[in-house]
Formats: sequence, structure tokens, C-alpha cells
Amino acid sequence: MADKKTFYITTAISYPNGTPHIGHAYELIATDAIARFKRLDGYEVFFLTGTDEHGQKMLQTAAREGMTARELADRNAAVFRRMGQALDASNDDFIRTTEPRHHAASQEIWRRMEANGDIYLDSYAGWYSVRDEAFFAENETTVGGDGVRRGPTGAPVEWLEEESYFFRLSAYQDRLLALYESQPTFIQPDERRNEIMSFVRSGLKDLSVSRTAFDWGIPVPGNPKHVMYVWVDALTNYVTATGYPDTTQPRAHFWPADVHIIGKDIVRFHTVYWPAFLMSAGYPLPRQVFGHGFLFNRGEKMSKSVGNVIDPFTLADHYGVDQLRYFFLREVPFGQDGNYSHEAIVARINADLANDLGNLAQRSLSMVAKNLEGRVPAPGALSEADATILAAADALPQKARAAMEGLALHTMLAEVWKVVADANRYFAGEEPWVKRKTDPERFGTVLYVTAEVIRAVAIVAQAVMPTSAGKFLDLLGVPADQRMLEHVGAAHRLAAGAMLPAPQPVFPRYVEAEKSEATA
RNA sequence: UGCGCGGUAGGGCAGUGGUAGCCCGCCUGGCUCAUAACCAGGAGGUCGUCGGUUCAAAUCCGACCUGCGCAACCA
Repeated sequence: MADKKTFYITTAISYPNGTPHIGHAYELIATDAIARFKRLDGYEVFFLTGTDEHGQKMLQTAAREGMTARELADRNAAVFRRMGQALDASNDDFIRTTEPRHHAASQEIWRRMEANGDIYLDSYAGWYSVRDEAFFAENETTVGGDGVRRGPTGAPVEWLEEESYFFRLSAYQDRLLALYESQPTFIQPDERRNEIMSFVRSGLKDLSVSRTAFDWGIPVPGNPKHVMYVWVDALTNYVTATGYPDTTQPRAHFWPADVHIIGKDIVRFHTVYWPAFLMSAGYPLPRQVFGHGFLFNRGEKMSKSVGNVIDPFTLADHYGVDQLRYFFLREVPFGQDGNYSHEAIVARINADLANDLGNLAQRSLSMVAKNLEGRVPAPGALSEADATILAAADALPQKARAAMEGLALHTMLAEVWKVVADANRYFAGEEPWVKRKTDPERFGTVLYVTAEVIRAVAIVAQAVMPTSAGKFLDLLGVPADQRMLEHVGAAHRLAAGAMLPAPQPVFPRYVEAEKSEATA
């Protein structure tokens, strides 16, 4: 029945008590590129993103802004949605945890955990800091000379006790460790896996999973005095979107998810709590959780007080969406922390995009336009140089798949640009501007081979730069249904004699407008 | 404090036992088809410090210095 391989990928859902920042944009772009790559490779893809709208912080921010939590959520969720459009994200769904479908799914998963004996009512007690909105262990607090007990941030704490439901996380320690052992790529990259394993080995305590202090959340089934702890609610979004618990829904077959792409700060929630919840509820586990790194502005963490916070809309606007997408994914090894700066972005745009690829396409295609009446030349016998560069281009899908297997987006792009660099060397070495007069057949062959290389490069690059890569394919007259990875190679070569549109630059150089204009 | 990761050319990084590499930037030359782009060559490094193993160490071992991450309710 299932004839097409499926691939389900998610971002974390964003907390909309503020507007999106560059970290949200980075995660969305990376996830989108992976989703697009899988589609290019013939998979039936389901790509989900959305917003996590419950919790006390939403209430507090809303109160400060003089609105209800619902109004705040509506307003900011719309901004997150708009960011997706601005960044050319191809998500198939956008989930909001305040939607009825999500309440139903969360309550169902709760009931199943409860039925399995993993939920019990007790009371939660500890030193609570109102300012930090957090409980602290006794040994994290200190009593100062003034007799006031304070938490690690220096805020006063008070002893607080409230009724709470608990999840029997302690019962899952062994099963979680067994999971990490038997499925080494469940947590990636490895640094994160090590951290989580040592954390779990050190022992797990039961988890408080409900709150009574506020009501902006999903009511606990059978006890509406409680709302679910935000993480129980938030994590469940990934199954909600597949129609859970209704297995007849059109997207039910996507579960289990192939990979959750998340920031490294929330790896624990996704690799300890989430699989434990699912084990308890008797539902299959996601195959992988990948914690990406953070982006720093010139090595500094973004913060409002430093004044280096940059709005993703402004960035996309200023540099171009595809240019920004390329920069993030090429510059930063996926999984590690990275840096960005105006200079670094401009360097990538000009060197890789405008000079290396854009100019190669422009110089070769304008030769076709000016000397061959804009028709794809018929290649003659292939020289060794022709065959070598063609083979490199034809091998790109395999190289790209190998890199993407480990979600190494930066490596994938490096492989593609290695071929671009080879093509520039090839082109210079063949000197078509000389052959034009001395050897018309070689002239045509070189241009044909170059066009084929650009075709392969553009097909793969669509994952990262859908619009620009599409323009290259347009310039080469590649039909819309011939743009998958499988179309790279000998079986789908450009047809000799085909008329091509007039070449146009795809990647303009970034020219510094004014010093004051500098964005980063 | 415990555990983990990193410290290699001006900047960003690869390299895990056998003549130090890549990209950007810089200098020189070539070419002139092209988006002042492209190609070739060059300058530039005591591979964090000290000690050890080895015929041979950036690469293995130990100590130390230094930056960073994780150490339960924090989206």
C-alpha cells in the first residue's frame, strides 16, 4: 500500500511571548532545507512547525501588555507564521497548542499515561522564587546575613507547597538508557548524547506535570483544577499533527517522526521526558532528536541589553532570503554553535554565490546566447576533462545524500561548491572564448558540459535556495517535473537544440551601500 | 566541584603516528567569455604549555593553563 517512503520532520514549537529572533529563523531554515531535500529525493514529506502558547509566562507577558493570553498568542503566532512565509519555509502544517485538536491529543496521552499507572497525585514543595518563577533545591539556596534565603540568582525564595500530579519518570531510567544504547543516533550530535546519558545515569526523579497556580493550559482529565505542565502539552504537538489518537487520519502514517530538530537547550525535554511519555502511553518513539547549536553575533550572545538583536525579517529583506538561507547553512556546521556578522554574510554572498556560481552560469550561458542563437549545443566526443567534471556533477546526489544522512547540511553544500570550483577550473582551462574561433565543436561541447554541471548543482541546491536554484533551472530550460535528484545524470541530459531564455544574473554581488547601512 | 568538548597561518576551520592542509583576506602574474568576475603562483603557522612513550607526535599518555557546554522543571 505505502509505495512512497515517508519522512516526518519537525522544528520545536516556538514560545510566542515575544517575536521571532534569529534562532527561530535558523532552526526553521535548517529544518526546511532538510524537508526540501527529502522531497527532492522522492520522499513523501510532512514538515511541521508551530507555536507553544500555554504557560505562566504567556499570562504574565499578556498582563504586562494589557491583553489576554489568547490575544497575545493570536498576535504573535501570526508573526511566527509570517516569518515562515518570509523565509520561504515549506511547512505542511502550522500547529498552535491552543487549538482544539491539540487539547484532545494531550488529554488522550495523559489518560494513557495515567492508565499505565505512571501518573499520581502528590504535593510539590520547595524553595520558590517568584522573580525567577522557579523552584530551587535546598542546596542551591543560601541564607544571607540579613536572614533572607536567596536562590542562585540572588532573588529571595519562599517555601511553597502545592498539590501536583507527578509522572513516574524514575521508572524509565533503564528503558531510556537501553534506548540510547541500542539506537546510538537517537540523540545527535554525539556531544548531546553523552550529556544526556550521563544525566540519566545519575538518576531520575519523578516529574511534576501539573500546575494549579494558573489556568492557562490544558485541563487535566478528571481534575480541571489542574492544568498540564507546559512540556507535557508542548511535546505532544508532534503527535497531534498526525491526527492522534485517530489512526484513520490522513497523516497518521507519518508517526513516528523521523527527526525532531531542536535547539541544544531543550534536548533533555525531547530525549528524556518525551520518549518516557510515549513509552508510558504505548506509542512509538521518534527515530531521532537533533540538537542544533546557537548563533552568535560576532561571538556575543544576542541580548536586548547589548542591542545586537536582529530581526529575521530585516535580515531576509536586506540580504535576500536565499542568500540568508545559504549563509546560515553553509557557514555553520550543523549541530555546532556558529557566528554571523555582516562581513561574513557578504563574503559568502559575493564569493560563493555571485562569483563562483552566478558568474559561471552567466559567462557560459551568455556565450550560448551570443554565439549559438540561444540553443543548447550538441556535444561532440567527450574529452577526459569533460568526462571528469560531468562525473563529479552526476555524483552530487549521492554525495549529498551521504552528507544529509547525518544532517550535515554544511558538508552537503561544501560538496556542491567543490564541483562549482572544479567547473570554474575546467572552464578556464578549456578557454571556450578561444575555441569559439578555433574549434567550434569543442566550443559547443564545453558549453554543453558546463550547462550540465550547472543543472546538477542547481537541482541539489534547490533544497537550500529554492527560488534562486529554480531560476538557474529556468535559464537552462529544465521542465518543472524534471527537477528531482533522480533527474541528475545521463538519463535526463539537456536536449541539444532546445531554445533557452536570455540569461540573467541570479546572484547580484552585494555592494556596500553606506557604512551607516551596515546591519550586523 | 563532577562529567564532556575545544585551544592548528590575520579571521574561520580540516587533519587523529610518518615530509603541516582548506576557505576567506593579502601580494604577484595570467586571461578577457563573464556579475572588476575566473585561473595560476606566493607570503604567512615553535599545531595552548610542560613532560613522557616511539626510529617518528598536531596526531598516543600524564600534568597544567585557558575558553565553552551539561549537572531536573529553564521555550
